Amino acid sequence: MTSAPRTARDFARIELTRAILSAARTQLAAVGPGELSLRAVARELGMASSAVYRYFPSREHLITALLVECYNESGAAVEAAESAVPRTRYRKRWLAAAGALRDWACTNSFEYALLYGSPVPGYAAPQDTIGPAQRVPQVLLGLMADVEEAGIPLGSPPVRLTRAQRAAVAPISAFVDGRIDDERLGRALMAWATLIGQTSLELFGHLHQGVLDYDVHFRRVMENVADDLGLPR
Amino acid sequence: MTSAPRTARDFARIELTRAILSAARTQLAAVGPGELSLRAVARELGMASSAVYRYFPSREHLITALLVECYNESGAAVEAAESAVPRTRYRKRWLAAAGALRDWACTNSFEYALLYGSPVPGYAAPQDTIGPAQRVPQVLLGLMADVEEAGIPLGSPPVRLTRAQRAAVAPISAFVDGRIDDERLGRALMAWATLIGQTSLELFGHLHQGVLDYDVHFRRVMENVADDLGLPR
DNA sequence: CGATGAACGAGAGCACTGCTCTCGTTTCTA
DNA sequence: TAGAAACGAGAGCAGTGCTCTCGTTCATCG
Repeated sequence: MTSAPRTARDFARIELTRAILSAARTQLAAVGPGELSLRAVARELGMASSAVYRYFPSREHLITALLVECYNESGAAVEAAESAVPRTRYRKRWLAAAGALRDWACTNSFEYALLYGSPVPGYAAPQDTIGPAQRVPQVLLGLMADVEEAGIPLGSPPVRLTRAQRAAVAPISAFVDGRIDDERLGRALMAWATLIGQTSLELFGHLHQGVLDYDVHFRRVMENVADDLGLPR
Repeated sequence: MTSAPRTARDFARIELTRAILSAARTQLAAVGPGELSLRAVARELGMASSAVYRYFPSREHLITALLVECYNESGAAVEAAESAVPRTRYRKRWLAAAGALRDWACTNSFEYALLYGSPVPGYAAPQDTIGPAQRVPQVLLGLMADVEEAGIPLGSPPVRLTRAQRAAVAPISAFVDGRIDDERLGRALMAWATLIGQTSLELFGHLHQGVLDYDVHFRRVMENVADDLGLPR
């Protein structure tokens, strides 16, 4: 994080950095990630465009900072919703987490597009984004670990996994320290994919004229996922 | 479609339209949808940038034309892969279709981003894109109709649907003319969401450092979906 | 306290973009 | 064959990301 402001200059710097980020965020609500203009941000703050470069070395870096902010915001929303549910109401925890992500996405659609839409350039995610980016999947993993600990079986009978299939998810398996069986881990990743896929299809307009009530349909799909995960009603 | 070329001018027009589209497509392989430059396309063809506007009234329209082309290309790939499998090998048909979409996405990643990533502007999809866009989901619907006709049960016991849940997917239900039960229809839409979600997570870098072998993991997730759909091995 | 150097803001400028307009030329059609 | 429509090229406008320079302000150290 940033060090404590010792001098007036330091204070002004972190304040202006915040102001730029905030103005960029405001603009992002209106125009979408690709059209975000650094000059427009500078204009809104009444400063020369060149001055912005004292705080963010390029547009890329500004967008990366926005990325981190949005990952944290959506992650916090999901964490809050999930942890508000009693620990053993596993199914409700999943539904709350999934619903929270979609709610955040609906009210921050351009931000969602920034996170889960096409990455802006060729783009290799900088190191500082991967932590915040993992908050949502980590909620799912935590939930699955609890479910595993409770000894709740999966929705459909598990299949015997091949060595290659286990190896494919080895990093995550190691990350959860073996607290989740590889079979259940795979289902959790599928749940994540379904959540993101469903939200993207809806927000990016692919369900237009096909699905009428997005709320109801989303809820229904997530119930289906819950069944597959074996989460008891 | 375009009418038959009657005069030399007509002929040159459709030829140049094709050339522009092709050059744009070539550039799209390198730079991504947001960075696609109309002037660069014109340069590559050795013409003035203003001349391109005789064929596409704006950059938007050019991109829309690319969109249609890519929807058709990926749709054709999925259709071909699926129809190459014997009709009653339902599970294999699903796996072939899903694999074909992912293969196409892997070799045409920017194009995939154009189709399923964040829509470029605020963007309401023009009427001429929705037909081609439906080719992939239509393959899934056709498959599910066959499965339904064969009387194959779903993977997990169906839940009683509410009136609202049925109403939410009414347009699609009407489209398939009632040949697919609403419960199965919902699972099919979930399968679609999982397919797109999984492919997007992989291609947009969200599985980086988490999943090691994308091929194996994708296959495994799609097998899970097949189980949920009740497709026999 | 005062001088040195770093950080800063403003502005001009470069190369690029999408797009418009004009102006000759080519081509079709009546 | 004459008039009209379509065309290609070029200049130009407003906008972009980014760089460089040039005074000014501020912090630090002797």
